[in-house]
Amino acid sequence: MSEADFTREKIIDAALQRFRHYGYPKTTIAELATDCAMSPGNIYRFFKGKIDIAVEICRRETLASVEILESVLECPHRNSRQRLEEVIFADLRHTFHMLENRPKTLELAQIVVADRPQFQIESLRRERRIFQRILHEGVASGEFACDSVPAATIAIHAATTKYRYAQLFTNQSLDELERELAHVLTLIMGGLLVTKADAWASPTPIPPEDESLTYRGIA
Amino acid sequence: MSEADFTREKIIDAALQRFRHYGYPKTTIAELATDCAMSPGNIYRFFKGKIDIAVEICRRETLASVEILESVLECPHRNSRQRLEEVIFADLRHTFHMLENRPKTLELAQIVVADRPQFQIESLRRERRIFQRILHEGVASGEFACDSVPAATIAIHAATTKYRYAQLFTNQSLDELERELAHVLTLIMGGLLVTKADAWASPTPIPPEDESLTYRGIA
DNA sequence: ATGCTGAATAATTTATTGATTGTTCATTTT
DNA sequence: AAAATGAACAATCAATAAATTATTCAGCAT
Repeated sequence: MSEADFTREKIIDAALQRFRHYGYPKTTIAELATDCAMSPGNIYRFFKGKIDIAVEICRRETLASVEILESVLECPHRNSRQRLEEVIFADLRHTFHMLENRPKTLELAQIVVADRPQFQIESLRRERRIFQRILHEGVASGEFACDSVPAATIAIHAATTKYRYAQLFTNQSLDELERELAHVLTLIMGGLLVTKADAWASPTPIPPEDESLTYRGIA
Repeated sequence: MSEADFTREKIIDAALQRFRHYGYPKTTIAELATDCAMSPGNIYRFFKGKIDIAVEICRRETLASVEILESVLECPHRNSRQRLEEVIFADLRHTFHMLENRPKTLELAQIVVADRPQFQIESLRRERRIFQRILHEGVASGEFACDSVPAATIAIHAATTKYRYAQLFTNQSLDELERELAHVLTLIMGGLLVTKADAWASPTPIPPEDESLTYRGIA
């Protein structure tokens, strides 16, 4: 890592701490500069503006989220249905805990999205790509059947909208949301599985939360 | 209608006009009083406070919305599936047009919900009741199959969350949203219909917008 | 009594000012 | 030359004052 890269990291790290504790608006460039033992002006050799620091932090956050979901994929599973369901459950839990334990992260994301609408679009696209991969596998293995994998991906993603940042829509508990999501997934699976009987035969298990993977120390 | 009721209506009517044109915050009780040729104080004999006028207007708005959806039910339809799909499409279109043509209505609803969270819960419940009625019919006629009608109702309602006040989530066009919703409904129907083949056999028709029913003069 | 008024008051909103902050860039340091 | 500075400037925010508004209620009219 070059000297410049190292300095950049130092700035990001300082911003991360401050944004978390005090929030984006209450953090000043002068403070970040002090934290990094440099002048305010020098920050601008590494970032075009204050908002760009936030963008970079959020970008990393979403990449980390995608990685968490991908790590769920790597676990041994019986079939594509399970993969899909567990990824969606993981998504619900991850965003739920995020909002519960790190409200500043949401604030930051909202500030970034307000200025860079494209950011949200790309984050959602990255998430959908995971869904799409599972669907492809499921179709290839003959477990799923659908006209068009991209269309089905979009449909599943849309139908589970409520379970991303659920607290923005409702004040249901995580438990309630999980039970509800299980029903939604059962419905969806009916439209996806080759044999309809399967949808009811192997009822959606609500997988136990795997604390080793994700939220250790956050709560 | 009693004299008092008539006066109450006059106030609501004046508020309706003003809220639409200038919005809730920019409308003063004094203005409403002038519109109704009465003193500000007299308004308070009919409403406990300014917010209560807004609540009443929103309550009527949601009742009207429910009636629109119910009128869709009264049209001749081939089956329960069609009923359900057309109601959900009507919902999407109704809320979409609302946000497009009457942004102040959304503002008003948000103000009301901020003060009376219960209001939203009850509005959603009323909407779900329509879904539930269709599901009951479908199950009775042997067209639908599901463990629990209430659970399936909640699941369908949740899966179509994105299509109520869609502009709050995305800036997709109504056309795009309708195409997407069609896919979502196909998926859902797979989980609902007795014969899975049916889900693909009779593809979801995107019903033509029935302008005679709903939006005349709003656009 | 009952219905209503309108001035008084408390609460909220808006306008204003001053202070703070983001950003730039001529200058200095390395 | 490259890296960094910090004073200067414009944009934004916070605090306060001024104005407006929601709400009440003692009293007037019917």
